[in-house]
Amino acid sequence: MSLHGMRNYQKLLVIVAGPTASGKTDFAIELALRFQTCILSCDSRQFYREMRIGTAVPSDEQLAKVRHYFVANLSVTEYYNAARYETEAIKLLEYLFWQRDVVIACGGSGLYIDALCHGIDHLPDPDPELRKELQRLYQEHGLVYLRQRLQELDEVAYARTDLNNPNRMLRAIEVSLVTGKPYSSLLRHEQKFRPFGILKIALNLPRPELHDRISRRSDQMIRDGLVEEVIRLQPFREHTALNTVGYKEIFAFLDGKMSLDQAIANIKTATRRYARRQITWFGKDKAYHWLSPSDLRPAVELVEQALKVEAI
RNA sequence: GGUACCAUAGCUCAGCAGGUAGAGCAACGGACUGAAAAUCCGUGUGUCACUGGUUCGAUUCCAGUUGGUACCA
Repeated sequence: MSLHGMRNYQKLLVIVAGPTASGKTDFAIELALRFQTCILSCDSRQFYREMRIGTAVPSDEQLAKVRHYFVANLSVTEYYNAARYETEAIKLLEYLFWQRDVVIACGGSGLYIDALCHGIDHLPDPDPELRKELQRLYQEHGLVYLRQRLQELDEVAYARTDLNNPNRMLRAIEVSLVTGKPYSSLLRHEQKFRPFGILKIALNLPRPELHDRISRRSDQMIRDGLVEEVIRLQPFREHTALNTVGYKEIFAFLDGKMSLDQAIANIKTATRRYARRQITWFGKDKAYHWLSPSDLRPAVELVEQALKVEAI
């Protein structure tokens, strides 16, 4: 069996990943209780304390059972990214592993999990003014502008980047302008050293079952007051955090662009597609052990086995 | 019960004056190092309701059957 990144550290980080609505929250809590440890969230939307219903944050009852980190720790007005997460999470883990041998990391944000497991290159944060200005120029002149600009600043990135993807090009342009060096020359893509072993578990279900769970969970969110939550967030809708499945669609409803039923149907569709992208992302990483959310026993065994290897 | 219209992809529908079919959405596959629940790329998945008839050849024309819709009773 493959224990990615595993050496003789006697400390183990257990990743519980998988598509949205696959049952990660309950599964991670059971696992944490079994090993008397805590949970570190890797969910880029559950960070925001004002977004609880639409992001399926663990309930108060669940939060009382197991200590969670990186849940409701930010406001939607705050800027955040995967690099900051890496820095903060690694620092926190240092402290957590001082007291225990196992920590569970649970969430569906692949980029954040990667940042946690092997790091992300250290580059400057975007300058909001510059980003706004580039955004404006893009709106005015379209993709052609971004392509031209990127080609001038970084030919290597120009050759490698998807020239239909404005976000990618914007990012490369931004960094090149801020640093005065081509973006591509700053990327090292190195696997950073981690002083702990990593066991990767991903949950999934047969597609029709996953879709059914997505549908029922979306309906439940509406019953729990998603619309009211989104109304409260209206003043912040321009913030990146609100560019999220479940929120975008309710904004469209509140704007009178569609019926509530239509908005709910759109939420379900967008969630299904999100789940598919997650499955693609995690599927690329061959270190994952794929389990069903009912496979707690096999998961416990995997962890125990990994700990034995660690202890050698 | 009678008359008319309809039946094509998961859904809404186009099309073929006879040469086994295509759009949108959904779905599926993929990319992705600071917006990542974001952003972007790719792929038609089909007993053309059923049974006969005409024809070299029927999803297309004809008849019947079944199901649906509308109107008349």
